[in-house]
Formats: sequence, C-alpha cells, structure tokens
Amino acid sequence: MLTERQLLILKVIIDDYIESAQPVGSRHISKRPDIAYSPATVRNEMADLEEMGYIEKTHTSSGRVPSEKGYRYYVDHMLTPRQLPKEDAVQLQSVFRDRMNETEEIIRRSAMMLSELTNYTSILLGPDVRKHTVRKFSIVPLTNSTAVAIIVTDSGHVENRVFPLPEGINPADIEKMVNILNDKLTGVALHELHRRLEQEAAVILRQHLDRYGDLVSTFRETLVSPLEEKVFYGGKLNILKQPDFHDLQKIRNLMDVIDETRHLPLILPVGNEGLHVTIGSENALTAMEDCSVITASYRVGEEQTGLIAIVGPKRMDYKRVVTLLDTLSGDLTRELTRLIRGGA
Amino acid sequence: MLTERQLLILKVIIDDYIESAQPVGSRHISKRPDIAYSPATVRNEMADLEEMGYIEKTHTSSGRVPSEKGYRYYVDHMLTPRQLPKEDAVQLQSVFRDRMNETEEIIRRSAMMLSELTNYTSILLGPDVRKHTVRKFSIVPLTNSTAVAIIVTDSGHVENRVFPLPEGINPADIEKMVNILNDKLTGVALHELHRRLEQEAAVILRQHLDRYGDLVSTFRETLVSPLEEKVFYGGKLNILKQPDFHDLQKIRNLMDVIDETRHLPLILPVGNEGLHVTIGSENALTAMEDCSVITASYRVGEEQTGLIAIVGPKRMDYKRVVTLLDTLSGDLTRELTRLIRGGA
DNA sequence: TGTTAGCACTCATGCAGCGCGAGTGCTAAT
DNA sequence: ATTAGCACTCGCGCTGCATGAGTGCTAACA
Repeated sequence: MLTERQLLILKVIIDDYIESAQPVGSRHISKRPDIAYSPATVRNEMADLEEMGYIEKTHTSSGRVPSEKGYRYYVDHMLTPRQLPKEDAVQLQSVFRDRMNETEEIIRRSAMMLSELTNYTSILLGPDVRKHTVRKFSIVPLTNSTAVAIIVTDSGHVENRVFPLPEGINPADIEKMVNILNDKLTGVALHELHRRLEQEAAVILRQHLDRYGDLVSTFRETLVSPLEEKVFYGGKLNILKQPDFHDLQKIRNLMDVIDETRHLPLILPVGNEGLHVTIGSENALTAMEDCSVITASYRVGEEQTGLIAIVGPKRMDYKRVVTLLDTLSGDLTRELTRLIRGGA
Repeated sequence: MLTERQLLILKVIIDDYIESAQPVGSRHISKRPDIAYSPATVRNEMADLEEMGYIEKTHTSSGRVPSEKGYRYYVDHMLTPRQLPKEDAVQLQSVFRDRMNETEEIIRRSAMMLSELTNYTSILLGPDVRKHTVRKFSIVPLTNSTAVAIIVTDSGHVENRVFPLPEGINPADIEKMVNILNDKLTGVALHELHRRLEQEAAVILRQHLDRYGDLVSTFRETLVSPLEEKVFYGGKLNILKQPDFHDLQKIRNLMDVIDETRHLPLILPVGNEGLHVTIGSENALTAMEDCSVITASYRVGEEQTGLIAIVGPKRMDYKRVVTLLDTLSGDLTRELTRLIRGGA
C-alpha cells in the first residue's frame, strides 16, 4: 500500500512528466511549493515507488518516469473528475452553435474541436447508420441505362448510389416500384432492409412489375453494399506534433494502423458503454504500444450509440482528456437525441 | 549547349539518383555497360555539367546529385513519352472494372491506385460540381421543424442538407414549392441556381405559397453553401515512406500544407490544361521546396474539367509518373464522359 | 587532341576517449 | 524520521583520428 507521501510524490512525478516530457529528478520535486521534503527524502520514496513498479529510470542516474503501472494507478485512483475549465467548455459548446441540423456535421465538428483542444488525434464513430430507419425511397433516372437510388433516413442521413437500369425498362415500372417500396418499407431499419424486402415487398413487387427480376436484383445490390458506421477523424497529423514520437519507423506503423479503418475495432472498445482508458501495451496492437487511448460512448435516442476516442502518447494529459470526453459525450447524447426527436 | 556525351552522363546521373537516392560517382557511372569511358573522363564531363549548373555536389568530395536545373532539363528534353508497362496498364484499368457507375467512386479509386502504383501522394480534384445541372429536387420532412433538401444532378451526384422548417408550415406548400422548383430549375447548373431562383422561380413561388418568405429564405441558404470541388487523396502517408524526408519538422510543415484544402490552389495549377511538372523551389510554398508536383487535367463531357496531381520528392520517378498521369487522364476523360452520356 | 592512369587532396562517417553535469544511492550526522 | 554530504553512474556533446569514397589535376598515351 502506498503512503500518503508516496501518493503525493507519484502524482507530482506524473503531472510533471506529462507537462514537461522530461524525466523528473528528486531536486526538482523537492523545490515544488507543495513538497516540504529535501531531495534526499524524496529520493528514498522514489526508490520505494520504483521497487513497487510505479516509476522507472531511463538510465542508471536519470530522473524518474512513470511506468505503465504508474499511469494505470493514476487514472484509476487519482483522477477526481473535475469541472471542465470554462474556456474549454465554451469552445466545446461552439460545436453546437449555428444552425446545425445534421448529425454528421455535428460529429465532424466535434472531431475537429477535440483534436484542436487536445493536440491529439480524435476518432469519432457515428451512430450506426444501419439502425436508422427508412423515411423515404426515391429513384431518379439519369440516362437510359442508369439511375440513382436514394434512401432518406429518419435522422436526415441520405444514402445514394447509382445503379444500372435493365435495358428497355418501362419508366412506369420504376415509379411503381418506388411506390411499393415506400409503402411497404418505410420505418424499417436499414440493416433489416434486405430481409424485409424479400419477405414482404417481393411478392407484391412481383405482381406489379413486368420485369421484376431484372429491376429488383440490380437495385437490391445497391442496398446491401456499404452502410458501415461512419468514421470521423480529427488531427490525424497531431501525432507528429508530440515530442514523444521521434522514431520515423514507429510513426509510420502507428499512422498506418490508425488510418486503416479495419484496424479500428482492435484499438477501440467498440460497443462498450462509458469511459475507458487503455495505456501503452494494454493496446491490442504493438504499433500502439507507446500510445494511450481514451474512449467514451454517447447515445442517440434509445438505441443508437456512438464512440468518441482520443489517441495520444502514453504521456497524455489524462485528467484533461477524460473531462473533455466526459463532457462531450453528455453534450452529444443530449443534442443529437434532441435533433432526431425534432425538438426546437 | 550540351554534347551528346554530356547528355548521356546527365541522364545516367539522374536516372541512377532517382533510383538509389545516393550521390552518384564517376567510378559508378563508368562501370555501367552503356558508358564506355573511364572514370577520369566522366569526371571531366561532370565538372563541366556542374559548372553549367545541371548537377551539384553535396560536399567537396562527394558524388553528384541533380540540381533543380538538371531535373528541369531532364523533364523538358529527355522525357520521350513512353508506353506504360503492361503491368501498370492492367492495374490502372482495374479502376474502371466492376460496375462502376459513380463518378466520385471512380475518382476515389483512381486516387488510391495512383498512390499505390507510385508510392507518392496523389490528389485528385473532381470535376467542378457547380457545373453539374439539376436533374431533380426533392424535400423530405423529418420532424415538425426540419426537413432534408435533396438535389440530384445529371452526373448522379446527390447534394443533401437538413434545413429548419418555419413553424407551422403547411405540408402542401412544401410540395408546391418542390413542384415549382423542379418545373423551373431542372437543367440549371448548380452555380447558377441561386441567381435563377431569384430571377425566375421567385415570382411564381410567391404567388403560390402562403408563407413564401419564410420557407424560401431558409431553403435558399442550403443551396448556396458548400458545393465546392471535391478533393480526393491517395496515400497521404506515403511521404513518410520516402527516404528523402527525414527531417520531422519539414514533414510536419509539408503535411500541414497538403492537408489544408485551402492551400491546394497554391500548389496545383488549377484550371491549366495538360501536363505540368513543378520542381522543388518552383513551388509557390516553401514547405514544398523539396517536393515536385506533376499534374494532368482530364475532362468530363465538354465543359467540366478535373485535375490529377502527384506530390513526391524532387527525386521523383518523373518518367513513370508522367506516363501514368498521361494515361490515366485519358482514361478518366473517356470513361467519365461515357458515364454521363449514359453509354453502355 | 581526346582519353586515361596515377596521385594528392577533401570531407563525411563512424568510433573511441574525455569532461561535464544531472541525478542517484548510501552513510553518517542531526 | 529527516537531511547533508559525497562518491558514483551514465547520457550527452566534444574532440581527435582512421577510413574510404570520390574528386581535381597533371602527365603520359593513342
């Protein structure tokens, strides 16, 4: 168990190191106004802290640096949730100012704002589009052989995709199809669309359309394809700004990982509610072993959830980022829910 | 004027240096099968070439490196346009395979492909959306107070934007407005939309709508806003792969510049037809002074033009990139034009 | 007269040695 | 229990030095 004084010293070491990126020595600690002990005393405590694994030396006679265990202890036990400084709160609020009617736009802005405020990289997952429900279908012919299919969802999201028209199709058939689709499938969630199309709409479509097979098969493909969760980045390049990263090779690996959307599930605890901190080698990917990731979830309405994540060096300003994410997650939940509910 | 032999040596130096990134020495040149002279002779010629400013030394007794003047001469006089190697051609063609119906998707793919083939960064500007013409308007109400406005263009591009509905608006009025808009403004180019709305549609709208002012004013805003040219990047991180870039500070500046869409007009000769090569300090921005930019334009139909650009180190494989861009620009022009014409 | 061999010269690079200073661990005094 | 003192460690930056790649020049050669 850690004594009161050891706690104090550990906290000072971590706070100092987070700020300065320099190993912190006993003399330096002793000089701080909140420390009333001589360097020698501090050294003794530091030796103990090191023995217990909370801090490390970079070389035999260097100052101390927090270990991963140290950071872990810090975020688990020493992060009394604070109020966001007013300045940050104001900035953060600006995301929701102006006539912001679109979920995606708000999320995009949030990503920007987060990376600006923290100088780290932010990753925001939008609420799962597949849970949005169909508000309206329409099909707009472009040429003899192509048309664009449009799905508007209840959230105001618009999916659109050009698809080939079967040759010599009757324009009236297209209109019929759109009407039937709207009739039968409005209110259906996007991920159910395919199944429901088969189950319910198919019969009726077949009755009413001359060339049922051709038209529907080509149209259906457009429905199943993308519909992934949207990912929004902020400050991808901020990694370059961190003095912690100087090894070009490591930077490359890191960037590759972050950039590849398919790696995201590995570095983000997708689906987890609440606030999570992953430190250094706790990350699944070795490319991220010098990074920490802080995530928070938000909700939109009852069902949909999204994720906010900050990727930075292990020497990240945990206190600040945690408070920021906590606040933003609340704000997003509130504002986005208000939005789909159609409140003022 | 350069002698035959000086030309040969200059070419060898540049080609070798492009491949190896190492200063090339007289001995090395003399060993090549296409060089029949001793190192001493080569040295003499090199001294002349250096005097004329085509090559440089990195230090007193190093091999030679092409100067910017050297590269310039190389691209201006020594780039006999070649056929694309079959392997590359096949790869490039794959961009147009599969049912690719959407201009944007094709361009996105092209960007990817280019960066993959070259290991440099590619930037593609889509054809100016503002020149697309309206195929269809529609408005889909979402809640009591919001609706999404949708514009489909002749290219299959879909612009959509959520906008606030005036309180207590009559749904019939919305429908009326959409009908009038479609009636009056179909076929109008997006950049003319605002003006034409005022000139032609306004009068009629005013006659038919109870709450003309409210509805139109809030809807109009959604028309004027974005509609910029779309920018597609490929391999933004490829810069990190180039051995030429090792200075972290420079990399940061460079990335900043490339990332900022508003800097693009400065580094790309927007609007210029044909193929352009900008070498090192010929670039407008000092952050780019170690880079070369190769651009080519493409057309879609008669009016619209787009731009392909490759950003790489000065030590770029000009021959290959020029051929690639030349081919791709032709392919894009052909395929995209075919697309909007609705040919098979 | 153009080409080449030979040689002295230059300079980046890598390595060993060295002094400095920040910081530690230990011990003895308070 | 705390602290002053001191010897010790080790990273860092500096210097000096050997190495080798590459040059420029000169004189001999075809």
